[in-house]
Amino acid sequence: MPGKEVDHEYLFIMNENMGLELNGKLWIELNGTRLIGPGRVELLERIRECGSIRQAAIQMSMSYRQAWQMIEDMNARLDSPVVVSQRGGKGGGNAIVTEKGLQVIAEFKLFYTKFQQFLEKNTLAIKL
Amino acid sequence: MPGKEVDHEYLFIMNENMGLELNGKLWIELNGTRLIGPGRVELLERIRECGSIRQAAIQMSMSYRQAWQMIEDMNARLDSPVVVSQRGGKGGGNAIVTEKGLQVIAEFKLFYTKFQQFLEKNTLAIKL
DNA sequence: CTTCGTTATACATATTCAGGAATAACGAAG
DNA sequence: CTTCGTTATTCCTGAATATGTATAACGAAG
Repeated sequence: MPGKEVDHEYLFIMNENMGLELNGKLWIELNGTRLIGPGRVELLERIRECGSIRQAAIQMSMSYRQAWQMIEDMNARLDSPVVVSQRGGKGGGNAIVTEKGLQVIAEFKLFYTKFQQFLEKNTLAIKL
Repeated sequence: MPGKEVDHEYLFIMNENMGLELNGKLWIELNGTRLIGPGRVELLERIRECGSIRQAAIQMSMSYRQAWQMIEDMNARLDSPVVVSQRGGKGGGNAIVTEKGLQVIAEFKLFYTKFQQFLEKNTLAIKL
């Protein structure tokens, strides 16, 4: 435990840059507008796990509407869909992530882990 | 010039990932909310050059209001101001970037150039 | 004391975005 | 043919955000 015990209390040595950190966002864009980001990748992963857009949305505390629009956007802009779905039938319907969807997940996560490493290794050198 | 001349026209070899690229944003945050990004750094640089918040805002096609709020936010949240200003006098008033402001510029640009290099070297490997 | 350009601030409006509600379509299962 | 849960779609509303307008404060210069 970091800190120095004095009179039954702890005095913590605060970092001079307390609360100050580098952060950022990363995404893949198509024709200048965002196509794939961390949120959409997580959505795809959850759909793959549970086979339902609605359940995936609930898990992420996201409205079904927004989730569906994300999927719809990716499906429409790529040359083949990332998710194929059908309504009716057992369970009321279902959604499955295609091979292309799996590629999207893998490709983005590759860059994203590198990006997170970039953020971790670049810490603020001077006090602001 | 890339391309293959055929019958007095050029057929360009298109990249399979045409229009598809990695992009992102980088910023420094304090207590979980954004403090410094590329826009604010450019604003600081222009203020340093022309000595005026208003003129810097005009150069960036930004409202004076927004520019002033950015400066105000940084001044209020850091322990010393990045810009000191006065109204009245020669030219109507002026604004100068402090030593702390110069540190902010230098520190952010250091990370930002590294980040741009990161984006450039990580190109999409597969076709989506 | 008037003019001038800027800093500083309040107020109102416009635009964008997220979310909820409601409803239709669908097909398996009973 | 009724029930069920999900996909698919539209409409409306409130929040957050960006922008525009107006105006006061200020001090040098003429």
